[in-house]
Amino acid sequence: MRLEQLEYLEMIVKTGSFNEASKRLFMTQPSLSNAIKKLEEELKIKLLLRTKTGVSLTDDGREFMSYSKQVTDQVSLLQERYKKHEPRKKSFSVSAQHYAFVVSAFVELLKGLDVDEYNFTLRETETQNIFDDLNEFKSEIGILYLNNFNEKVLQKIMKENDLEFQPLFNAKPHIFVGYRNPLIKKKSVKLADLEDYPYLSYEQGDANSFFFAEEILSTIVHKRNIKVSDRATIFNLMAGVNGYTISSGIISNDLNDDKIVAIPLDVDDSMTLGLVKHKQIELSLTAAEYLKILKRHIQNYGFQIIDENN
Amino acid sequence: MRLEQLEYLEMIVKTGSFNEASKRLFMTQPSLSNAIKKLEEELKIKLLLRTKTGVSLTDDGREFMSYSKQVTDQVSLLQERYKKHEPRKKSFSVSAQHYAFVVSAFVELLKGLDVDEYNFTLRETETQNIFDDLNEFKSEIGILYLNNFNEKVLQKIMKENDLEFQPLFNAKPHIFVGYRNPLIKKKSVKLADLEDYPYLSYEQGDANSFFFAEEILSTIVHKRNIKVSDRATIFNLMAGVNGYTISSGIISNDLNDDKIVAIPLDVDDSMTLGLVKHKQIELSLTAAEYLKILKRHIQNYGFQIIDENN
DNA sequence: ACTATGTTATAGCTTATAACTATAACAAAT
DNA sequence: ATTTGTTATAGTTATAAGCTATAACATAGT
Repeated sequence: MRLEQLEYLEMIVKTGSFNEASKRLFMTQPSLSNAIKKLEEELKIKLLLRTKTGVSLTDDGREFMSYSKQVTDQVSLLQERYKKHEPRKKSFSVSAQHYAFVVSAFVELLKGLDVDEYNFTLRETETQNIFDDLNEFKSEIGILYLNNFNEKVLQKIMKENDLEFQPLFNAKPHIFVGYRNPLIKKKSVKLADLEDYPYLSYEQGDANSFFFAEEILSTIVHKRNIKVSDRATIFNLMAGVNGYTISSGIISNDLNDDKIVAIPLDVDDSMTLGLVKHKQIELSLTAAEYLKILKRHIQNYGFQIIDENN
Repeated sequence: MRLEQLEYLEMIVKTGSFNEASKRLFMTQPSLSNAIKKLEEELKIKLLLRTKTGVSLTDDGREFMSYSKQVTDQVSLLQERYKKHEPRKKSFSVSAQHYAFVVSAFVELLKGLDVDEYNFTLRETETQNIFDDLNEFKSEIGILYLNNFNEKVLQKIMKENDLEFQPLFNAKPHIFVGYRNPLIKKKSVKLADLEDYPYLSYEQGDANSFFFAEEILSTIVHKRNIKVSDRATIFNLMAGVNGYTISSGIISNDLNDDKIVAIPLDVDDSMTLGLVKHKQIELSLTAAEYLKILKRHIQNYGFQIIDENN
């Protein structure tokens, strides 16, 4: 199958005639007939109904057009981008779970930029989307955690997609609660202490993707569950309904007005936060710079960077 | 640009080597080198950084990959569909504004089907999406209204996209209110009568697409506006807040439990409801069947079909 | 230092095939 | 009947994708 064949077909459908289409495509009618014939032979379906007065789409052809249009639309987008030879803007994208250090490092990276035109994207999203973004080359790196429970599944997904995980640091699970929550008096909390409070978690796109749950220990059954998709909302709910969430113990005071408190969770599990990237592709200079900043921010929070070079 | 070149590039990026990629693609390394060279020349950008120990993506290459992936993913979807030569399921799709007769005719069409496998879709959506669905061949026909105000703009859009409008019937605007609304005592209402009630309308995807407003007379300024995206919601709001909406005067009692009342609106404007389709493409048998049913349903509501064959 | 093995690039040839010209076969309108 | 419109087929030509052989260089191991 060639892109030309798809364009030819679309022109024929648009004009309702091989003859007219061939003129508009600046080619001869027999060439066009042949091109479509080849396409039909390859697909083993009849796309067009030829009569002596013109052509019309078959039902198969109608269905094929819906696929074809998707392809040609994407191609024109690409062509559009590269026919004007504009110099490329500096660009960089990260997809990450919701962590304060990811955001603060991103902000510092932006502040240090010396160019006045750029395309930078920070996608705070669900775990599955992180893998999708990497696969589609929409993001260069991803940031997420592995623990004993999700490791096997996520490693398998990464292997299948030529992705690799580079550990950054180990963190002990904490719970986050509003500053008025009775639990803040405790030095650490046990799972049993949490029973009577609503459990706040991030909405996962696909309900059955159990293993993608962003919060550690998410297999534990909670009495009351509240799912949201926005970080600001989760903070509101901590104050509003005395809810709690479980995460890595990293939270930025700047962003949260001192109204959110982290308390160590007393369980026998730890999480490894790290970076996901394409195995064979080296990091861009911008990505390497971001990683450097990220590591410094992590250390500022008092965590020890796992460095493979040592 | 050829699809092969995109696939080659992806394999090279995946393996990090021309040599290894050529093996996996069952071709020789010089051929592969040449294919990529040609691609780079065509795009006038350098995609890959060649060293004596392998290759890596340039920043331009990274950006290109995000476009390329979109294309190749769509292509694999297409290949996937046509490599197994399954017989096609009977399929048909309509995109329409929110009208009861569209739904009831669709239901009748489904009931009359003799096959047990099919793909049928009814997309009740905003005006812009109707055009998009037709353009992408996701729907075969669209149903919407024209009036004096939106006609020029919509006709222009249709012309640009090789679409045509076939009028079905003329309708006078009505308002719809809940059965407890004080206005139901009137035989007809004037715009002034409506001032004190909230105006309910359908959310339009793009806020600035003023001309796509689904309701007739939507240019008039209403004191209180409520926008929703779901028809069930609009019916709830009619009862709950005594709101009203403006439409064609067609509503199915079966679907709405007699709790919604239509009242003629006393204005000097009328709307023409009709069908939008690709100009050059004939309707499938299923679409023609649907159209026949649709016309009968419209007549059952007491409207006169505009038939171009007379 | 030399060899073996890895990398990508270049030159020239072969071959596949897309598009061409000329013509056929048919339909509808004048 | 003739003209003008369809699409399809046969045979030729020209473009270019892929091939083989080889060059140019880098790295690792004797």
